[in-house]
Amino acid sequence: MTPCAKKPTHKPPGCRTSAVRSAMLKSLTTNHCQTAEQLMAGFPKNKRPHKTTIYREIVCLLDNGLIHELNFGDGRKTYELADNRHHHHLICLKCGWVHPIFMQHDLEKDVSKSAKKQGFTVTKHSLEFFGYCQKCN
Amino acid sequence: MTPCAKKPTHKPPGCRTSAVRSAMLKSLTTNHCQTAEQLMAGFPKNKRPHKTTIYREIVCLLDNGLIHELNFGDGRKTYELADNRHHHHLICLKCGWVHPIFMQHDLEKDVSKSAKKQGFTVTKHSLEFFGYCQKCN
DNA sequence: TTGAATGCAAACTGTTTGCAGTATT
DNA sequence: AATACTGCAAACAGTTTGCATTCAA
Repeated sequence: MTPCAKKPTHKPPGCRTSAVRSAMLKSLTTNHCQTAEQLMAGFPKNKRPHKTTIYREIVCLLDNGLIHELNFGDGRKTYELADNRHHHHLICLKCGWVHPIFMQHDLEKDVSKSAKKQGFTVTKHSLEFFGYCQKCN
Repeated sequence: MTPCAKKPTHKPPGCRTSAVRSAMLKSLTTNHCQTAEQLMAGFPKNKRPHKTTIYREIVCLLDNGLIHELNFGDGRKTYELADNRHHHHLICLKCGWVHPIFMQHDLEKDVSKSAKKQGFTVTKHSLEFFGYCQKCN
């Protein structure tokens, strides 16, 4: 990982090869979207890091732009790898399964125009679909 | 308000004319979307109810289907009057201003079809637009 | 008079901060 | 050796629960 551009004597925060950090990123590669709790549970019991570390790593990864924070309406924050491909999600209301979906649309363009008339500038949007996954159906 | 169908000796929870309840509903009529904190702040200081009461009323109003819970990605839960007209929101990232918008689209229909192929049943969706309002622009 | 509504204290969950010890560069 | 990383304890914010009191019907 090379999120930092500067080159001081020592690597700045967020740039070392730390076991927890690598494991979290790897975990997010496997499971697209995870909460802090899920990220923690991803570690084997005997080498599970402290929750403080998990939270701190999340902040660090967010700061370095490696992950994004999402929120699916029930209040729990979830995290996914930063990915420049714009996408949305299918979210299971029962088990919390999350799946990215890609679709073409001009939603933002349409709304931006009318919003602008009210003096509102649209900078981004979120579009999430809720329902029940294959297992929970 | 008549959310209850039964007719016991006494009115069941959520059906009495309580000062706090009425005031909260009235407040939501004026300000479309509010958090628990905002609902509390809506009361004049000298007759502000206890936070416990606010939270309990929110649960009660949700149970009786009088309000809906929303979540705008920053973790804070907001509430709006239940309204059967499907709509979305413009949300100011700076001051938290929220404004409902109505638009025609077939988003759900399109996605439902492809999701169904993966065994996922879409039951609802959320679509929110973020940016900066007139004041914060 | 009954039971819903309210206030207060305390518990609880998720998250953050301070500080000291450990590990990477 | 310098300092990022980690763990632990404690603080913190938002929310919920238990219990006693007040109020609407």
